[in-house]
Amino acid sequence: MQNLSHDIEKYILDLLEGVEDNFISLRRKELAEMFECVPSQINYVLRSRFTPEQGYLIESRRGEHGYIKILRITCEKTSEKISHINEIIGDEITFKEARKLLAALQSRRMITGRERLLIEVALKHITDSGHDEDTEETAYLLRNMLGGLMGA
Amino acid sequence: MQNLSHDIEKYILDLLEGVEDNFISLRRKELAEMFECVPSQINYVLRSRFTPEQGYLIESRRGEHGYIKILRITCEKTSEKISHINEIIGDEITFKEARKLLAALQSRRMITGRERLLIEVALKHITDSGHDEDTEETAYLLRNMLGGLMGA
DNA sequence: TGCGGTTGATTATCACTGACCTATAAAATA
DNA sequence: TATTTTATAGGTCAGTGATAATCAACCGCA
Repeated sequence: MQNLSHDIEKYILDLLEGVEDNFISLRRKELAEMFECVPSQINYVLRSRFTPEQGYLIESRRGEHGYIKILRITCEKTSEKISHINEIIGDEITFKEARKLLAALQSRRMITGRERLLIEVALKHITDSGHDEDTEETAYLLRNMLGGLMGA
Repeated sequence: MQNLSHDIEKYILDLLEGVEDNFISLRRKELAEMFECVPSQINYVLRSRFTPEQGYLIESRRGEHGYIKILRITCEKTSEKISHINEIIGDEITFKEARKLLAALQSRRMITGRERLLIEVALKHITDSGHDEDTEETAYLLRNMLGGLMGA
């Protein structure tokens, strides 16, 4: 027995394992009742463990028939790929180096041309907004974006 | 079984699927009778699910021979897509609004789940890095990213 | 002793309803 | 024919109940 948040995370992960479409719908209230906790605890778990950076998207509706939908973007376990990429990126990376990496990833079919474009636009935004190139922030964002894609 | 609004939405969507011209005409009263609800329920569904932001335009006429016409916007040319999206985004957009737009774009098959995730991570990066939410910068980056995609 | 975890009061949003409002066309009337 | 009346359609808005989100305060362990 770890803790409540961990158990809820595990439960959601198990649910996601068992479906085809890479998404599940659930009721916040019901889940809270199941774990005998306040509903806001569910939000905490989602906020801390099912972020876009971790490869998940959350959709929800309030009111009658409200729900929370959790989408997993990638399913394959590729922790090796991730750590490999993170190793390459490191704590700092220039825009130029980043572009090289992205080109390599595309040629290996790990990302599409469109995805590469999106990442480059985002990285360029950072580079353009600061006076000097912020290689740390670039590395941070790149890790987050690629990590989300590969499924941390 | 979801809920009434969802069923009505589904029905309208099905109707739209089955026509050539990307629009349908219907009677509010008849539809309300079909679903055994008050007529204003139809307005609610249209207002909440068939907005321009979601790619639809509504025309209507009151009085005898009244009708409601639902038009699905399809942007053939890339320049149309881009200007349409730019119009929706405008000069400022909140992270929340952006997420809604991205969900709508994905449901219209204009972006993939992975692409949506990448954009959300990038937008989240902006939101997180400032003290206050910078709706102008969010709009700027979002226009750049989506504009790039539509052109690709 | 700082940070993740936990809690519950408050706030925001969604689905739905119904009373009242506005617009239109056809029929009635002058 | 021109005007008024009537029937019939859709529009608006605020209220209610059911959810979910947020936020700030507290807890507890390494």
